[in-house]
Amino acid sequence: MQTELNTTGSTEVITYFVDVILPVPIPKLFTYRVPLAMNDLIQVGARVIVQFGSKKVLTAVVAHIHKNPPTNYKAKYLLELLDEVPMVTPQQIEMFQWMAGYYMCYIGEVLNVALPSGLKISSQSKIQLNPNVDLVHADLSHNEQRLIEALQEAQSLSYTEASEVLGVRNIYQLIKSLVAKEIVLVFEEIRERYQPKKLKKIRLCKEYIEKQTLDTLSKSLEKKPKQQDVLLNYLRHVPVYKDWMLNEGGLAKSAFTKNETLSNSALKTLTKNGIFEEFEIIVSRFDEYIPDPNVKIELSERQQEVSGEIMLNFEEKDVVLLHGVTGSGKTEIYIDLIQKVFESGSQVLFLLPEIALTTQIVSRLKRIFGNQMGVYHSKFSDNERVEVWQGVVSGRFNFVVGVRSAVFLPFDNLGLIIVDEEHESSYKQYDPAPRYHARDMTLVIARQQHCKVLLGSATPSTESFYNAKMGRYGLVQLKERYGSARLPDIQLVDLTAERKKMKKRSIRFSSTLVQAIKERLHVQEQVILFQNRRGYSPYMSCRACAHIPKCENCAVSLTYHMYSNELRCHYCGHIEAPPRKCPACGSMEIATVGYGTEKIEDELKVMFTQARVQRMDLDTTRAKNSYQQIIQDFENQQIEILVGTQMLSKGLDFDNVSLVGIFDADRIINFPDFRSHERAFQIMTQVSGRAGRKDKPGLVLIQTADTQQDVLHKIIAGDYEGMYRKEIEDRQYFKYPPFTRLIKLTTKHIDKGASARAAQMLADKLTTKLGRDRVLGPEAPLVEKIRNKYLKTILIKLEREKIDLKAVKHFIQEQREEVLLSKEFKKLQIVIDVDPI
DNA sequence: AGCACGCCGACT
DNA sequence: GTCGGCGTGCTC
Repeated sequence: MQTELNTTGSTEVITYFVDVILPVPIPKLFTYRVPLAMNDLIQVGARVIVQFGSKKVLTAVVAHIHKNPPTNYKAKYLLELLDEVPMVTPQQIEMFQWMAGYYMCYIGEVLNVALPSGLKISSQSKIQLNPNVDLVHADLSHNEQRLIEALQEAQSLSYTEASEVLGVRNIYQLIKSLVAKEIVLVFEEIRERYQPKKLKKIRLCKEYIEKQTLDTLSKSLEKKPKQQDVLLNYLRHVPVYKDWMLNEGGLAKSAFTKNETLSNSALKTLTKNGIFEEFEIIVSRFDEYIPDPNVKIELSERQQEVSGEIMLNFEEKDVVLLHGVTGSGKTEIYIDLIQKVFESGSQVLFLLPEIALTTQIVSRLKRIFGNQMGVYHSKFSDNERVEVWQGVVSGRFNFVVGVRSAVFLPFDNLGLIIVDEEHESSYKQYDPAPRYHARDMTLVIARQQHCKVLLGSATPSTESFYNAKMGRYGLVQLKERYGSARLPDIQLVDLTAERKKMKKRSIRFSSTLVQAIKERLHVQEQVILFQNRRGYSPYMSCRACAHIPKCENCAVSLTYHMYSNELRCHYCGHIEAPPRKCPACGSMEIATVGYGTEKIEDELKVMFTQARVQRMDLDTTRAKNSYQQIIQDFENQQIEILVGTQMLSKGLDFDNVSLVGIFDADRIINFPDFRSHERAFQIMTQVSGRAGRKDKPGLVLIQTADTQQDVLHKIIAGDYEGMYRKEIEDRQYFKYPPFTRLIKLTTKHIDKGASARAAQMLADKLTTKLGRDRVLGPEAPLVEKIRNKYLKTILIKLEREKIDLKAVKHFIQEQREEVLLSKEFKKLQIVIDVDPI
């Protein structure tokens, strides 16, 4: 914003106001007054610090700058301007607004999720004891006494901490009274979260950098061998003799402290005597990485063709769906396209699902793009995320590989967005709001920035494939595997038949599977076993009375985890010890029922004592590098059998895997949800794709109790389009996406009846205007109670045509507000999920 | 979401 | 009377 000139040419003092987005769930912007000193510096997208309410201090983002003073209140001043170069682009602000509207949430919630927390500063009210106060003569209540004791222990406490310590809900009165007595002081603690990484360095003080003075210095140290050592070592690394300018950059201090032959105390003395000086520089958290010029991407003829086809499609369509079977070499095509766009000077965003990102593909891209590429991922620390964000602003990173949340990065010149595994449900955020779908957001961003989007998948979502079929997206297909690799041979193993033959009630390891594993181990090939359920067994059950231990907060059975000997709730994280006798009838016979990855692993170890078995699921990959480690061990063939959940299916290429076993296909297929067949096809096809790379044909064994299942035969035949046709028929008949849009409303309340009544009331209100056909429910979800709250869901189905979506959303929001305001439902929550998965 | 204010019942 | 609980309304 420039200082404006009036007609006479003299500068006029203009007062500006800004509307800012605050990271709070309030449906509006707030207007602040710009201090004159900031007039020339304030810009849309800059972060500012403002006081909000009587004491809170928050980071906000400038959305508009104008000259209209508010009419019915007095605007507060901005306290501080954090960015001279805005951290948020004007286009992003537009995008935030769009998102809040589409996903029916507040813009503050969008901001909250968009910015890495390191870019948000906020204050917290804290209390501490007044040091100049005489406690002995104070007249104190019991709770006041307790709070003071707590403060003597802890120095300072936040309000919430204080209320937790005392177990008192309403802490404000108590604090207020103590403040009045001047025993306690309230202060605001501001947390600046982002810390640049600093490197301690040393260099010679200026007086010594000339050859002459350096010689004198060297001589004077002759009697002090340790110090001379340090000096000589420094000069070896930094040849000041040759070029005194080199001294400026100095040498990392750690070079001395790590080297055991050099004396640290000698360096200290030299520093004390003013010969060396210490200084700090801010360094990047990301290693310098020079691209390896020897890494060339060689496209096969077919891949080149496909790459060309995609480019051709982009001439007419903004979005292209690349449907390429697993192992068809989509990655090379991506890299080729990225290089082309990258060289043209535009930015590129490459999205991958969460779990795929930590692996092979990133290191491969690194070898090609080096440190021009940023990586944005949830396992990175917040500081690292801030640096990627800043890197995008500064132009350091014109290419970012990232997960879902990377769609929030401040790009302003995107040329291409690639969404790999576009069908992946992890692109949809569930909690907290905004409940956005990153793949869908890329389409919005593309429209804004006039860039192209490439969606890639071996098993596209029905929605995307439909869009391609209807001509909205370009469609490019790649049906052969890369090189000599062949599609795996997929076979069904009939569990029902085997059960009858073996006269057993249930079977997990069919003899066919066991035999196949044996054979592979014998020829030193590797095996992957897929069980989409972690833990040891999904529940425990009393043999005498059939009692099942349930979570005390949620309406689900507790999963038994053997390695930690715990019963765990997978919904709220509650943990308890497994009972030794039945809490209902006292029987000592409590059995684990059903299989999770842990139990599979366990049984494998018993069956194949020679084999090295490793499990890969959420529980074994929590640490930052554990995932990487397991993959590496498997690649290096230090593991023969890898058992795991869905995690196994993404973005991994192994050369020596010749057998994949799939447990519990029936559970995946029969999951009560309209997407279950599509999902079953996707998961099993993806997992099957792990078998038989390079020139080894792979075998996939799917164990099922129902060998007649249509989906299974589509999987065997690799008939994606067959699956799609059946699916799209069903979707049309039952009015599901892509023929309709869905909005899911969930009521949550500690009281079961209240939740149900609120849901009913909401459904009734919605039905009045939307009609019976468009409002489904209320219904109890699969898990009726989570974290002590009872849930009911309502599903709204809106046809795609002739519906004013904005108006309908507005109406829904209104009805929601009305229900929330009614006296009956005090602590009710109503969660809105647009395009639920 | 916080946080303040104000009303009301339950105790010293 | 006042302490603590809770409902209501505002935040530029």
